[in-house]
Amino acid sequence: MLHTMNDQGRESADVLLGYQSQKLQDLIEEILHCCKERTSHLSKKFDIPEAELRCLMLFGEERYLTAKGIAQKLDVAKSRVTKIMNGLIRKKLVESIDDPKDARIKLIGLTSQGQRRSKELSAIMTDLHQKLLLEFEPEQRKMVISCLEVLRSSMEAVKNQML
Amino acid sequence: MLHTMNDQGRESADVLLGYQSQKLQDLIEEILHCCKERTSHLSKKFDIPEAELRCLMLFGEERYLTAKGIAQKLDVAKSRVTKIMNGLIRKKLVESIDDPKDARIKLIGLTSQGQRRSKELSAIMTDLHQKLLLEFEPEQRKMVISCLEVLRSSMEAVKNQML
DNA sequence: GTTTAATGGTTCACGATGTTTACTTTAATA
DNA sequence: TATTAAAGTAAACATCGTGAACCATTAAAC
Repeated sequence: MLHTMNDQGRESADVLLGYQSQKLQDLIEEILHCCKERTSHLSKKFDIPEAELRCLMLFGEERYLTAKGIAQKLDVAKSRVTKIMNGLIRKKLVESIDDPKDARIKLIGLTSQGQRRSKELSAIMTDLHQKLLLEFEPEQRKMVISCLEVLRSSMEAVKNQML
Repeated sequence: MLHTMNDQGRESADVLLGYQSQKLQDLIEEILHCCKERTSHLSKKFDIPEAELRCLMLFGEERYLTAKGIAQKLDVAKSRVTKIMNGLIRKKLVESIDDPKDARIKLIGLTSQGQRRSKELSAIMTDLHQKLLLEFEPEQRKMVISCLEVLRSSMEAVKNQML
């Protein structure tokens, strides 16, 4: 025999790792695809572009946001935010007032119609994720979440390690 | 006391579910964001648009693909594929020949340069996912994968249930 | 066997997402 | 006060994507 037990063990571990990483890659891709479909479905259902929907959901707690703050939360350039806001203002879902303390700043807030939309949207989202959780047994739910937590941290770690 | 024990139990279970579903939503969003960053990083590194990279990675096993097949795999309209192919052909990463059996069909294959790129890319991807797995203990890896498997099926289930 | 689908691709017009650069206005600071 | 920094906007550009009209070619129906 050419291989010692150790070599064989290491080799089969490598094969396993390769198999698992392929599986992981496929799974992540499928999950990504599913999320994309969900987003585009909601966008059509509400007849509002995805970026504007994403923006609507930022007003969870805070009454007012600034363009800069929105840009940071959405992780886009601030010029992009201007255009998104134009869309939302045209649809009367959002309105902007001048900051009384600083004339450079515009405070952006939901209109009452915007609030309705926003609540509607977040209700759908939490409902959706609850249904997702209910597909698991109660004991499994904690596990799923901790799994994803580790996965997320690992992804961050690997990302930083990549640069 | 207003509530019986059962009511209290049910209520606290609901609270837990609400908390968990919020957590799940956040986690998925963060993971999504991480993946998006990764994709855009690779696109810049290779100096190839994301859609073209995605296309390059389709040539895993098969020697030739058709525009229609690519459209299905990428889940885009076929007119989109034409444009992606134009980009890849201009970069000499791909070339198309006429199907000898059916003059309507163009067979699309990687050039040798395209093969290099494609292999390079998939090497990076598997390396990345292996690193991801290595962040877990060996016993945990199976668990992560099965977790994601259930998650994916659940997402499909919930999606279908939504329409 | 000619007419009639259906199929595979391309093109064009459009809209959405996003970046970069340059430019205003206003605020802070040296 | 003159300069610099910050917030927002506007214009030019690139990418991603769809839908409809269109051309060839092949397959099906009569």
